[in-house]
Amino acid sequence: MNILEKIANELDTLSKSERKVAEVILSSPSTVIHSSIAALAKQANISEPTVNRFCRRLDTKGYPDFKLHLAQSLANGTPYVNRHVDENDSAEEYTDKIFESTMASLELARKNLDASLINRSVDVLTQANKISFFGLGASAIVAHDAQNKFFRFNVPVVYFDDILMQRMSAINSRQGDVVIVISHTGRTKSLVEVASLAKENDATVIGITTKDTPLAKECSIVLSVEVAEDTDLYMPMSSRIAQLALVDVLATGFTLRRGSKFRDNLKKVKDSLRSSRFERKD
Amino acid sequence: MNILEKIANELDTLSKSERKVAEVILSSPSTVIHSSIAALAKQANISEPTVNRFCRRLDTKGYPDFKLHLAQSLANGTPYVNRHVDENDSAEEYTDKIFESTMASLELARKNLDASLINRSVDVLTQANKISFFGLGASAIVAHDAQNKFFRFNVPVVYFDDILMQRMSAINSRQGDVVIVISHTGRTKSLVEVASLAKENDATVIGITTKDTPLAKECSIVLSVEVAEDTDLYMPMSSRIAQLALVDVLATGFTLRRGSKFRDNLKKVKDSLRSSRFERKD
DNA sequence: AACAATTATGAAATAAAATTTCATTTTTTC
DNA sequence: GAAAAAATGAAATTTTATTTCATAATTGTT
Repeated sequence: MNILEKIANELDTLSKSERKVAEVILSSPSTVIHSSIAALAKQANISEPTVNRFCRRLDTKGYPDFKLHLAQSLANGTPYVNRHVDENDSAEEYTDKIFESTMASLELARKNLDASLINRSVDVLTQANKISFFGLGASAIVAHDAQNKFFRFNVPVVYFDDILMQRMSAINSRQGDVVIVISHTGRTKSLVEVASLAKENDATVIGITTKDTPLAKECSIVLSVEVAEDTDLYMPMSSRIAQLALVDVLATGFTLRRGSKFRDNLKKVKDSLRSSRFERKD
Repeated sequence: MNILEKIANELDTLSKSERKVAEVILSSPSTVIHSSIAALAKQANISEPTVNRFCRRLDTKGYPDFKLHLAQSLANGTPYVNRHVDENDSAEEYTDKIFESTMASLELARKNLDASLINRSVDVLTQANKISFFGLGASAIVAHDAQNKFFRFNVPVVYFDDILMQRMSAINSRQGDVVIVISHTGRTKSLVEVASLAKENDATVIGITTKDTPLAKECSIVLSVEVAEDTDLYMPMSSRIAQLALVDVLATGFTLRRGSKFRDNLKKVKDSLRSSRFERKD
């Protein structure tokens, strides 16, 4: 956790003198990482032991260790922590903010992914007779992308972003089929029904969604993609990017599992696209 | 600059003993930030002054200062430097690698984006009579996503992932129309032709592609998305994620430019989706 | 309000860590 | 292969951080 936030949070747990230290640090953290304990004590008008006690209260080993933590927090720029787009942002500002929050989502999603579930999903996928990807709205793009990827593997794969087609396809599914339902909210009624139908018809249902949601309940395997709440109006659905990365992971796992012969084949597909392109001159 | 890279770069400028220090540091940097100069010296089987000299050679003030730099480099992940998926990777390993390289691509793309071009693109988009997004293969997903986003803004927007439809649409374009062509390679013949047709018919052509490519040459504005070469067979096309983030940026810029009344409207669209969802219980 | 108990604080002492100095060793150059 | 240059580490010094302990401030109790 970012130590600057931690200082800000614990500000009221601190004693009067310690708070002085905290204030000096918060007001110019980048100066502090180049100050000795004596310099900081003087700046805050308190004694050196107080600085030391302050550091320990923040669960660091001492002053040098505290500086290390501080340096790390500063290295991250500030990014992560919700940097929402503001009405008066310049192009440069909102560009940076969007890229940063997208990266933050990926980081969060990665931390919360369960590798063993990925493994099980890959197991199931490699043994599937047919793979279907279903999503609506923003998640339709993810399903579309997934189809694109798995299509190259030369396995029967379909994707639908239409409720009726999804239903029909779900009803016709059978044992050995894998249905992957994608929804950020996990609360889209029609998709929950589709998942339920697929399940009733003995398909294995994998959900790329948020855990503990109606949709998650219908799934055999839930690959939960944690993303910070997008309370912000301007905030783009970064959940979909985390979902796409997850699809990449599944596709990669699939390729690895299928072994080297299979991968040669994949290379051929790649090469076959060459003729549709202009040559490179380098 | 990242001090770990710097150490790696200057490895051959260093003396024999200093190189020993460098090797110990590179092999487990995270241990070093918690070691004293004495501990590190012992680990590398050299004396403390040597460590000190090593630090100064890297343009730091001394050992503590060096540790600060090191801590900052570590805070930024370490990931970056090409971590390709390997045949024998566990699910956890390839998951981490994919997420990390995706984030690295985003970081790289962000650094290379030109905010003034974003600004001009947003200018053009806000004044467009009609917006078309064209992409093929993996880039079709990006075009699809873009349509989804801009559709909510209640502007005339279409997307095609079919060559014929793209051609027809391009031929029918006129002054005031904006065509956004998306291609990672910038060398897909049919898309270059489509861009050229659109241009001939007075549409403004914005390219989300790599600069200095045949496609880039046909565009009025090139939003170049730099991504590390994906030399790796397993490497997923992280370019498309950078492209998606860029679409987010354009959409955000669009929203901001259109002013507050417009944003109220956007919120209504969001709310209108509510009835199609299961209620939250929290 | 007066007192005891608790907590906070800093001066001084101590300990730890980093740096400098300088003599010795190793390497390079001619 | 000798002289010069560079590299290295032992020991001394300096700087920095931490601990100890006495004092001061605060809090709670009657």
